[in-house]
Amino acid sequence: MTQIKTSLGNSARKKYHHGDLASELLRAAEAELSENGIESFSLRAVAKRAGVSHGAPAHHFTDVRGLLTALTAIGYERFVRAQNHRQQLAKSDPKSQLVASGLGYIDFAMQNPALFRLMFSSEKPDRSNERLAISARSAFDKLVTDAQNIHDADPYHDPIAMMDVMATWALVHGLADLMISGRMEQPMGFTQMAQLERDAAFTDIILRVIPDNADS
Amino acid sequence: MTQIKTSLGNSARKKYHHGDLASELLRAAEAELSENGIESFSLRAVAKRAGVSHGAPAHHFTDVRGLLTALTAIGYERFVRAQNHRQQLAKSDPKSQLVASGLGYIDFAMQNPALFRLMFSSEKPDRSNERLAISARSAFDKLVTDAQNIHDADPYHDPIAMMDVMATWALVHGLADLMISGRMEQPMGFTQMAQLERDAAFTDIILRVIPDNADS
DNA sequence: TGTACATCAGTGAACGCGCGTTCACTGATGTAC
DNA sequence: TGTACATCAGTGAACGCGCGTTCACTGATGTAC
Repeated sequence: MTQIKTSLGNSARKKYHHGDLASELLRAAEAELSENGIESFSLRAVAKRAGVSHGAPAHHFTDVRGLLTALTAIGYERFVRAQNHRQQLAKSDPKSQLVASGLGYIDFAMQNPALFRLMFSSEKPDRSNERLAISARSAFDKLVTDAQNIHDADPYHDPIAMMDVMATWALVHGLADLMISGRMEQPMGFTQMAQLERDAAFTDIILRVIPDNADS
Repeated sequence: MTQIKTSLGNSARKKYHHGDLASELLRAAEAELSENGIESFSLRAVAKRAGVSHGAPAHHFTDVRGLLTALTAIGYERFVRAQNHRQQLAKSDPKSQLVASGLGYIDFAMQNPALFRLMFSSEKPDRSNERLAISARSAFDKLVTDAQNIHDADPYHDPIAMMDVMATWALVHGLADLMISGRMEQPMGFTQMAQLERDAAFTDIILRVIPDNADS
């Protein structure tokens, strides 16, 4: 690790020891995923893209499932960050914050459609993996927290409040999933819209599911 | 076709000519799909399940894509039927009908999760295929019609009404997708609920997105 | 500062596997006469 | 009713392919002395 930086700076001269192959493989895996989709994902293509023999990944991730599991965990972490990013740009009242979180959810899906599918609709990642379980769980907890802030009740102890969480989640998730599958394109042409216009439309839709009596 | 019925009735004695292999292959494909998921779907396994050599499907569907495309089209047709079925059991006012349609949407997803994924999230079916395009389109038109009935406006000519359609669609679709990926299991335990209880919960959620000023 | 050695990361050949597709064939069926 | 023939549906062997995994190896690195 130390010697790469000192010996060749940024330029990628060929070295026997890569120095940070694990990260490089994750980057390559994500690129493969977004270019070709999960349905034709292959470990050999990832290794090739990373410029390394196809036996190399085993040293870092054991097998293809291990690599995809790690990538999925990272996905959830970035997913939460996308939501936080939107929230930083938004007004600070709970309602605006919840909407912003939803917009971040959709942002992430639209920017990383294949990764989003891997996270939510694939059986390839090993969901019993600890890091993945933790990062998925904390993404869900974020949802709950955001919803909690517009209510007095804690969803974990109040079934009615949990229904509010589910409703918001389902609406936002449905928008995200339908957007990335292109199913909303023909009727609405969301992709053609300018970012601000699209945000306004999504905001309008999300607000329908947030109770009127919510603090604001 | 005629001779099967006359010569061997219902019993499936081995015959060189199957008589209705196309349907049999579609049935087998669906069974394979629901047992193993799209991610490990294979034409050879379908042929084997149908009790036929793996070269046989080519006579009816050209290639694997053709088979999956046909199955997807049938999926949309059954999908609409699942919604209609719920509507027949429901009250006839537009709001109840819209909710019923949503419940049928979720029913279908839960009963045919892999097929639902094929229909909404896969790139394997050929969406330019005419039969598929038509059946997918009429599933969408059903949505629009159901939503139209609670408004005065025609969504195809009124962007605001179209937003209502999208909101309902996204909410129901999100519920369906999160249900079949098991993502809602831990927080809500929907699967543990009795059917009626679950219906009541979904109805409650769906109603949040239907405008109060709707007729009825 | 130099040398020997242990550890580690990446190589590349080999393995067996299941896949979709093709195609000459054969058995069954329907039809013309 | 019987026969010849055309058409059709399904067979099964063969093809080439890309895949994930394994493993003896080798080159690079870090460390003990």
